[in-house]
Amino acid sequence: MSARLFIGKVAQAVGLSVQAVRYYERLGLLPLAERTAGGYRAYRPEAVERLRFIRQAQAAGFRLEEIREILRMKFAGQSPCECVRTMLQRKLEEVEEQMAALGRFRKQLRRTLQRARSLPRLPHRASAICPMIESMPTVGNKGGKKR
Amino acid sequence: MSARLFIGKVAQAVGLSVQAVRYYERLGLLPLAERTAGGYRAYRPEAVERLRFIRQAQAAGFRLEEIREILRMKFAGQSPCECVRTMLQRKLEEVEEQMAALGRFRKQLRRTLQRARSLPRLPHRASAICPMIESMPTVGNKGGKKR
DNA sequence: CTTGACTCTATAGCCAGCTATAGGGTTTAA
DNA sequence: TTAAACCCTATAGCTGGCTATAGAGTCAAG
Repeated sequence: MSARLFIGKVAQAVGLSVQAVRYYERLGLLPLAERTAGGYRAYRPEAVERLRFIRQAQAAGFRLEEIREILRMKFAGQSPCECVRTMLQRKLEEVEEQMAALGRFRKQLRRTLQRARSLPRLPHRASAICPMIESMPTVGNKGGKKR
Repeated sequence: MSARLFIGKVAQAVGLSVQAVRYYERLGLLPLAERTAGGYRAYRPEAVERLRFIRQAQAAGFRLEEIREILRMKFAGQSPCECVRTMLQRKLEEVEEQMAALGRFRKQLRRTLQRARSLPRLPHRASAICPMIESMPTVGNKGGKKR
């Protein structure tokens, strides 16, 4: 008994694509499922729980790699909670930073748009390509990547 | 006369890598440079201005494809300003949206962390993997991607 | 003329989280 | 026993903005 589910059912139950489920398995987020004689993955219902957890954690802003770590801890018999708390805290800080950066960027866009009204309309043969953009201060690479 | 610059100098002058400059050329952001007999790109000093403009526009939140459009307009003899204004406006709206989404996410993280203090410390053999995460409402995919 | 710094093209790889495709095999109800 | 619906692996592609590598050629100073 203990009905086994094929991957399609499992995926459907959590709202993922079949490929996504296989992808998670490849990344080590799911334990290797048993297989039928024909090679089909045969999941126990708990797999659905696990996938739901993954979705939750993603929604909480964790990347798949982080989620794998959390799951590994659990699997190793540790309670991941303390660690998760720390991670959530860090995540919160990141969000704060992002918001601050976005806020700065917004301010700049607003000012540029403001100024646009008082700028020369179309100085067609002016040397500038677009004074609106050219008058913006260069912010240090908004994407936050290294350079 | 009218000193020509090789790509290394140009790149250095704007703080880009040589490959990035070539990449921009491939994308159509830079006009094809003249070449020496040996095949080296020989840039006029204006190229530096152009690259600086690209950097500015990037800092303003434009993607390279959008910048190419702006430059194409200029090249076609139109003043891109009106269009740029519209684009900046839209960019501003996008930023507002992103900020709102981040704000919602932050609120959730805070509440989760709050609740964490009143949650069972380490119910080691509990069925849950991590109640902290599991108690979070599933937000509709913060990344904003389709699914 | 040598040497070292520079440049060329073409191609592959990175990040993250998948999706899409090709070319097959399995399951299960009718 | 067929046929639809499902599954398998492996590989390539997507997004955007690059970086890295290989293997070869060029430039300019001494």
